[in-house]
This record gives sequence, structure tokens and C-alpha cells, in this order.
Amino acid sequence: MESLTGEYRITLDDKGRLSLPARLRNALADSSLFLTQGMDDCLWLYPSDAWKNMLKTIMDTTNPFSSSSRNIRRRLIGPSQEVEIDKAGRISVAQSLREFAGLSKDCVVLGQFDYIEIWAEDRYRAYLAAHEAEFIAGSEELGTLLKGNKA
Amino acid sequence: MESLTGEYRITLDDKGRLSLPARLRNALADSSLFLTQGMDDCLWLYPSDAWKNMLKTIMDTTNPFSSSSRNIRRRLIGPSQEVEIDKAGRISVAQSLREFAGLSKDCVVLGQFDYIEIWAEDRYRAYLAAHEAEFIAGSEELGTLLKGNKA
DNA sequence: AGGTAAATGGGAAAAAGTGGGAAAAAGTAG
DNA sequence: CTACTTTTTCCCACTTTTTCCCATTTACCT
Repeated sequence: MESLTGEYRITLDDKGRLSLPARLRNALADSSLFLTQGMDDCLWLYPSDAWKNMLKTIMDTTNPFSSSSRNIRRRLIGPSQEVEIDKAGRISVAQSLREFAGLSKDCVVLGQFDYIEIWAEDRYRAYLAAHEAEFIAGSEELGTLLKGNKA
Repeated sequence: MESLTGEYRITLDDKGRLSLPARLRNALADSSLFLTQGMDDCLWLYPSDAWKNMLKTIMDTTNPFSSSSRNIRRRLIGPSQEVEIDKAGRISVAQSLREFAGLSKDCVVLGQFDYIEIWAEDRYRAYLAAHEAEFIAGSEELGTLLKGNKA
């Protein structure tokens, strides 16, 4: 599978359908897809390989009698559902997930290398603005790491 | 791959196409190219080797359950896209990247040895003017490092 | 000045994105 | 159980964007 990247503006229609950008669709290479609640109020769309990996990690490291385990399972595993791409290249996003992410008409799809994020456009912009300073600070550190990798 | 250097003024056309200066194009030596959001509101165009290095560093040192990790990935990995050089030597710059860098007609392309920067001309000039004093101060330190290297 | 290479612009074809109708399915009430 | 309403799915059609190709203009070199 090719890497999933790029920022795309797309519209969610009145029926809750969202057309995946062609670039991403091609990169998905006919994998089945799983959609769930992500972090920072966006949705995460996982190709099946990456999703299985995530599921295994969570199930291997949590159990139903640990409070924090239950919390993690309820938040990530519970809301997840498999979605299919229709003939027009769209997926449909369930009501509950739409509400979670505050999706209305204007959405942003963001590739994250091995999975995809789906945002309400206004929330996405707000997120970027709120985290810009932190990013600039964090990237300084990244610079030193990059230098190390070069050798 | 030859080193990527030089400052060039080029125009972005109405369809979002940008023709890479021939010197840089030749220096790229048929490498595949990756375009993403850089620092200081310009775009970074990476040949695949340098990009893979960056990608590996980021993916190896971040994970989706860390807030600062997500921030870095969203800002550098998310918006990145592979671009191709067409028969006329141009790349096309996606809408979202054009907006990020404020690109309209007049652009500046700046070689940075192992990658390339693409700027809106006005922002480039403003940047240089605003950072001249900082450059002069910073270069003092560089001077002492250079002397050390000479020995 | 002439020739060659590079840069730019634009038309036409193809692909992608978007919206909506109608059929099918599911849910609800009497 | 049946009739009705609502939701979902499938399919088609329109619009916009992207891509491909060619023509023109500009710059560069001898």
C-alpha cells in the first residue's frame, strides 16, 4: 500500500456521504476500511492492515477489569465500524460519528501515512492555529534528530 | 544528485502550475519529488532520498497517542504530496498548499542544497527584511564554529 | 541576429467531485 | 400482519477540476 498523504477539502452531503479524494482512494488499494473516533475530535479511517495492528495492540494490553483499559476500549474500539467505498468513491459516515467530529458540510481529509483523518474544517483550522507555537518549538527538536539520521 | 542552489523568480499560472528552473530540474536527476508545508510559510520540495530520511525520522520518533507527535505529523506528513514533473518541466501545486504559502502569480524558488523552497515573492522579501538583523547576529556564532573547523 | 532551449499560456479531453431521484430496506404504529 | 413512514442504497447526470498536449513567447548562447 502506498503512503496516505495530502490535505484535501471535501464536502459531506445531506445523506452523510463523503467522497474520498482519488489520490487516497488509489493508495488504499482495495483494502477494507474501518472508521472510528480519533483524537482531538477528528475521525480516524484505517485500512484493514493498520487497523488489525491497532486492535491487536489494544486487546493485548488491556482487560475488562482495568478502569483505564475499559476507557480506551470504549473510546477506540467501541465506536469503530467497517465502511465501504461506493461506486462514486464515497463512504458514508454514521450519524454518531458525524456528531462526534462535528461534521457538517465542509470537511478536511488529512493523510497520516498509514491512516487518514477526517475533520470538520473549522475545527481543523482551530486546531492548527492553537498548536502552531507548540509545533514550532517541537520541530526544533526534530531538527537535531534529522541531523543524527544523516550519518 | 547535484546540489540544489540558486534563487529564481518564476510564475505560478492560473491552473496552479509552477515550472521548475531548468538548472534545478537537471540537478534533480529524475528523482521522484515530494512537496509539503515548510517553516516560515513557504513550501518545501524534497527529492525522494532526503524525503525518506525525513519521513523515517518522524515516523520512528512519533506515535498517534502522543499529542505533540500528532501535531508534528499533521503539520509535516499530512500535507505532503508526491508531485510529478510534466513534459514542460512543471509541477502542479495543490490548492491547499498554495493557500498555505500564499502563492499567487509571483513566486521565488530557492535551492537549499538538498531540498528546494518555494515562496510567495512578497513573503520572501518580507522575511529577508525582517530577519536581516537576526542573521547578522546569528552569523557571529557561525564564525567561531567555522574557525574551529579550519584547524 | 539567428538558433536553441526554456518558460508560459490556453484549448480540449478526461477524470473527479457533487447532488438528487427512485428503488429497496428497515423501522414504526395501528 | 399490514400499511405507512423513514432511512439507506443504488444509479445516473451535471459541474468542476485536473491532465494532456500543443502553440506562442521569452530568454539565452554563440
